[in-house]
Amino acid sequence: MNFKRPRGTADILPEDQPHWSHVYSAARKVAQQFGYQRIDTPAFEDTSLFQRGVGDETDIVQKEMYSFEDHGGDSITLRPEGTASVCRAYIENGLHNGPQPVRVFYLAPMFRYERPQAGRVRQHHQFGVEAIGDESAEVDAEIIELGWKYIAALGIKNVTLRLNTLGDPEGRADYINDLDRYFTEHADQLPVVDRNRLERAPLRVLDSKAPETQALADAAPKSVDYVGGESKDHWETLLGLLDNLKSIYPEFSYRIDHRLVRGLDYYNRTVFEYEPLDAGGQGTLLAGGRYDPLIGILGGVDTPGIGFGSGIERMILEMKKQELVVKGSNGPDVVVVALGDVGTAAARLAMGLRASDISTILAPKRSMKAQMRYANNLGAANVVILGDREIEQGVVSIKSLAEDGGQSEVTLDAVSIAEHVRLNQTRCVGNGTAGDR
RNA sequence: GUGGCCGUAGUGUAGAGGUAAACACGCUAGGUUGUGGCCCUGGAGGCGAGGGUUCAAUUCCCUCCGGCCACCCCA
Repeated sequence: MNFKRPRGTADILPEDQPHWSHVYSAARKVAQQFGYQRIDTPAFEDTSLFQRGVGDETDIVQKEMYSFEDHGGDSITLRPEGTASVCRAYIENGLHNGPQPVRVFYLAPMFRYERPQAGRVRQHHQFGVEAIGDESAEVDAEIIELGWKYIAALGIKNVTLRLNTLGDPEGRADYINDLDRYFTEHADQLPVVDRNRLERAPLRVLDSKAPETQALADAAPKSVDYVGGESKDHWETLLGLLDNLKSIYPEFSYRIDHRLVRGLDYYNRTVFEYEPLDAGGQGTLLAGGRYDPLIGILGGVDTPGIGFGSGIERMILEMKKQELVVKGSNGPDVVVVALGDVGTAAARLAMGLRASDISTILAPKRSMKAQMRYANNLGAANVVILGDREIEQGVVSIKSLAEDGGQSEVTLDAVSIAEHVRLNQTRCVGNGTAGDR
């Protein structure tokens, strides 16, 4: 019986790594550009953190968390998302004592017990950002801008922003009442799933996938109409800033979607999602929102916050779908080919070259032809050939594997060889032939 | 969690109730004496797992596992 990886997990093989590094470096670069600093929190937390943060009732807690009891009898949960942990860290480490808002980002695996599909796995990875300690609409716009820059940095096109405002808890009660009444009046037109949803989470009926519900939802009361006062100013300021963003990036577009909601109580005001224009089922690339009540719920002093999370697997899927080319990794500068019985001289030479910062691989002990082929298949820039003859004469043969590569002899001495290899490289770069290496 | 489609070497595909399961790419070894890519010739490697029907199953049936799709949910 062979071992298999657990359901919904993936091996990220060397051939996939270029995509991952591309995404990671874009994320770090964009975060840095906006002044967000990295934070890492544990992969698991007390179960109660997520129960509080997410709400006991939901399916999330009921069936989607990886929870278990550890040897000490504590209930532990593999983190299903990043926000709760970051907020816990903010409270626990007294981050409110520094300049506010605290701007942080994370790149981390998340765990959810789900039925897998493409872009939906049990262990997935997220890039997320949080800005905690500032309730102004400018920060909302900043987060949305950051998300935009991130997607753009990946080269992904044809993405649009959907957004909505959920108002504040006070106004929301009225809204949910009216919404509830509206759908209850039309309950006979709702499919069974949505009638159940109506009882559990009226807001969720809005983003139902059933066509008959969608028609109803379009005419349902809109949360925007229930926001007033500061919340309304906040919303209008945000829209103004987004218009400005649009004037800077012509590709940027947004659409107010009255049916965009969140199932969790702690979200308020701004909610948003980026998705491809031709989005199918698992389409959302990045989703975020404001969660001003959360830190209070978690036991901290009331502190506003906003952030987003974005699944890296989905981004890579989308990049592949859009046929974006990501450069693969380069081969080594040198493969050392050893001929005949040269003892350990070849291995010593490889060490010496690495000591001189030349990336070097020692070819496996095979025929010369096989070693050459090996070097070629690795995409090596040069081979350094070392045999009895070379040792006798105190030289090595260096051959460039470029199309029109030549061969020359250099003193058998790591430093001289390293120098020669570097010269070769600069010459190639000068020619522009190795610009993509 | 519900319903559906699917599961043949590393990858992509072909195949038939019955002796050696095919092809391409990839991997590997050679094509004489120390030179890669192209070409030629070899080699390794497989019917997801378990059970059942049958004289005989990779092929039919069941269960499980896994993938994909839709739903539930989606922090």
